[in-house]
Amino acid sequence: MAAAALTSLSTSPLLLGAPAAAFSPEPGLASWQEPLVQAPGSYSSGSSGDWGWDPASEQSSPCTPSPPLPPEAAHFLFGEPAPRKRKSSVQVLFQCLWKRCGKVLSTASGMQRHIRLVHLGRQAEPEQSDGEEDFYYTELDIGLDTLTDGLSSLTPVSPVASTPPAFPHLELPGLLRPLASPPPPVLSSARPPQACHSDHSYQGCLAPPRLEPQPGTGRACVPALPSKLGANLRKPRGDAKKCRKVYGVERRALWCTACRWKKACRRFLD
DNA sequence: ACTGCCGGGAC
DNA sequence: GTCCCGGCAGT
Repeated sequence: MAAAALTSLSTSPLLLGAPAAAFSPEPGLASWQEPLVQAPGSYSSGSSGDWGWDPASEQSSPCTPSPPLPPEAAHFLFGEPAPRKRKSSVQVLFQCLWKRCGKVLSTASGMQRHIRLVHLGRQAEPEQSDGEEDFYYTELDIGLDTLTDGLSSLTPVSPVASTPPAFPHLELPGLLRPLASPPPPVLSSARPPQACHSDHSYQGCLAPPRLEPQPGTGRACVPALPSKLGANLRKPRGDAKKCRKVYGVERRALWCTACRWKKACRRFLD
């Protein structure tokens, strides 16, 4: 289905008609990506050593090539899976999702060539392409679409206005692949670095690195639940005010000894 | 970010 | 035993 969408996209005269020349990136469009990029080390709270998981081996994780997607991409992916009927005032751009690239071109073929040459290190031979480039760029609508996106939920009669304005940020691998559905089972040596998060959301990228990709399914990143059984042994936090709350950090001398020692408060029991 | 407190180290 | 703190988990 997504392949059909891709096919119809790539054969669209709108996309093939324009020359594959390199356009200079829109100055205002390259800025959205930076806040989305995870700062390195922002998740390094020491939990990475759990289960012997080595962050360095993450690079071999099969879910790695999913670059962080902008909200526009999620909107494109989830809201309207089929090729969208274009308004005349809307210009379609293609943005490279490679980390810290963000290059914007006006044609899909140009973007594919950019990704092949710059990121995948291949020669510009579209005939030999396996389509992997499709996973590294997304389609952007600029113009009235962008300007009215925030208001779309206010138009009750719009047939496509039922798109959720804020889709949950599910980073299910394979679902966030722009413009195509099955991810490439075998990836080249070049891949976008650090596309997976390692926070507590257990969104699949924490699967053990030895998990092999399942050929054909593209769903190698099965969400792996943590096996921290001791976590539910922790008793729920009581709602009584403790010494810290009552006296404040400034008057720490008034705390009970347990609170001073960061133990369970014995003055204000639950 | 703040809070409660477990687990564990230093003495 | 006392004292302290790293770090986790809940809010």
